[in-house]
Amino acid sequence: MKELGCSFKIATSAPLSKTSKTERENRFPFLPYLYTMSKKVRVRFAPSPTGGLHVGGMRTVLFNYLFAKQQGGDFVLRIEDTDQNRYVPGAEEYIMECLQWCNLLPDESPYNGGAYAPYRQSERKALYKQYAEQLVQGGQAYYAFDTPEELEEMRTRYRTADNPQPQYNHILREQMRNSLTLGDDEVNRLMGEEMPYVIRIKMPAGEQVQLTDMIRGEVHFSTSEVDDKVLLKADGMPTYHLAVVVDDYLMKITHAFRGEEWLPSSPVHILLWKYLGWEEAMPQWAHLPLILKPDGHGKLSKRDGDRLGFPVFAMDWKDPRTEELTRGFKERGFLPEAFVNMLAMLGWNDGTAQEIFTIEELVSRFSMERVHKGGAKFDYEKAKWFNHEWIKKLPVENWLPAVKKIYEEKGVMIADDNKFIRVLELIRERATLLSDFWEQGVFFFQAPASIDAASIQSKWTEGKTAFFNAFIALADQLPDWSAAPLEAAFKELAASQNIKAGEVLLPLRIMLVGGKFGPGVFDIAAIIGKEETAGRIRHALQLL
RNA sequence: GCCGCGUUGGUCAAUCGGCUAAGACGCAUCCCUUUCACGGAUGAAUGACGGGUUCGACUCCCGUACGCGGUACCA
Repeated sequence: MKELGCSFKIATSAPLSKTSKTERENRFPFLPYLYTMSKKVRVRFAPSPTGGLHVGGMRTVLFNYLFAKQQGGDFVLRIEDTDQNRYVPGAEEYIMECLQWCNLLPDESPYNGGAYAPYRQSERKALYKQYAEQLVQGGQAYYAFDTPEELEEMRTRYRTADNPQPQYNHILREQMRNSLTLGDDEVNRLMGEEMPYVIRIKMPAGEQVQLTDMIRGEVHFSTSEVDDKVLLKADGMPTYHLAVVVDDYLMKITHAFRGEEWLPSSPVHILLWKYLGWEEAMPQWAHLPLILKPDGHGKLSKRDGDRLGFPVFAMDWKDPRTEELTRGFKERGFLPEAFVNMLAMLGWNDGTAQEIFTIEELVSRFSMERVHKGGAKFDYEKAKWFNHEWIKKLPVENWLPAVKKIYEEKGVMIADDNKFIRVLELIRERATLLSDFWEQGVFFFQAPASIDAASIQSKWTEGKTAFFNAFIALADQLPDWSAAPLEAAFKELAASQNIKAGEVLLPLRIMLVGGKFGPGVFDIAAIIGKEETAGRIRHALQLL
């Protein structure tokens, strides 16, 4: 217990923002040591299963994972499904699939279990009430019987220009129907009648709550500004506020990372840790900056992706109610390595110019202290650049299956893996997304559906027709069907016929590929083979 | 409205009080390449504003402006 208190003192005593960076970096190398001396690091990702997992959520996963692995700790996945109205079937499995795709798997989860199971809050329902009751007994919470209509009535009644959103707070609770205003007899009567009620936290007036955030340093709140949040709902389920605190405590979470949108309600959580008598065990907080829309302002949302034409979810998400399909990074042709790398750079860097990081590098270099305070606008162009870099970096074998799948889904079966690898190696630097391998590579496996004849027709001559016929004949005699001798033969023939190579090179490309793109023509000819090359030339000659 | 958090090129960003302000994406021009890419070179483009503190401020402090978040029996 002693070293535990000690570690917290060191970690929280001096506000990070008030210390110099030198001081900070001198201090932090010791933290891993302290963590292991005091207790095992345990972090959690705690999503609500309400739909697709967007970039912001995935980044929270990543930062949790990196921190846990770096500190030799545990990464827990906890499903926060306390709102039955918002529960979406399939969303939970989908979250797991996203983590699996990125290879950021939790050590404990509803799927692989763990010492602190269950990991689904709906399955822990019975746990929470006792803590809420404990607070009522201690005078830090109270029963409230106000119906939704009464709450609405209160909000309209007290709404003014200066106070557009009246809160159920230390002032207004005096006007409401709760165990603070009603008296014991009335409360007992209502309880006896099974009148629905909630338990609200009794926020003190005029106290200061201080929070040490690993990213932001000291943050202060006045309790007068915070309303009496509902802790336990009328259906017996806890709200987020109660559930996070109870579960983080029960699951021995040491570091709680979440989006910045939670900062304003953190005083509620801190007070809860204190009121429940668990202050010593309170995790260290880090509120991650938001990921913003590329244009305009505000949090990045699914809608922005639809509007601007880029994915926002990690993987394809099909809403079971509307049947609406939202495309994900995976299906758009992203490599998980690139996606993870891109995510890491959204709000963090290691202080050097390095931008391409493997997961191992991220695990060793990551530090919460270097996470930015300000939000970052999402840039899809940059995201694609990361993917391009990873396509160039990773061995072909690594992503070959994914590309093969694209081909086979489009009806082109790959019989010869060696040929496929040769092709992929040849065109990889032309691909930004895995899906680009289709346009850049189909012509190796089937003749182009249409050829850009317009580009060569105007300058076409009888002499060129003769040249290509001669080339077919000549090529047929070639002992070595590979790029270099082919090129030599082609150029020699052109010279002998007084044709500039440049005048027939583009036509050859268009005959073989269909358009003005792709790798070297002779490399293409070498791969598709003698018969196919001759066939495509003859076919094109007929069209001309 | 109130509370909280932010603010370096179009975007992501480095900067530990010495700045002639890195690097990347994107953009432009050029080289390489008889295609398209890759690669290479070059260029345009940045400290919100006002006060302090200091020999010196992008950096520290205070205001202002702007942006974002929160203000639910949603998370």
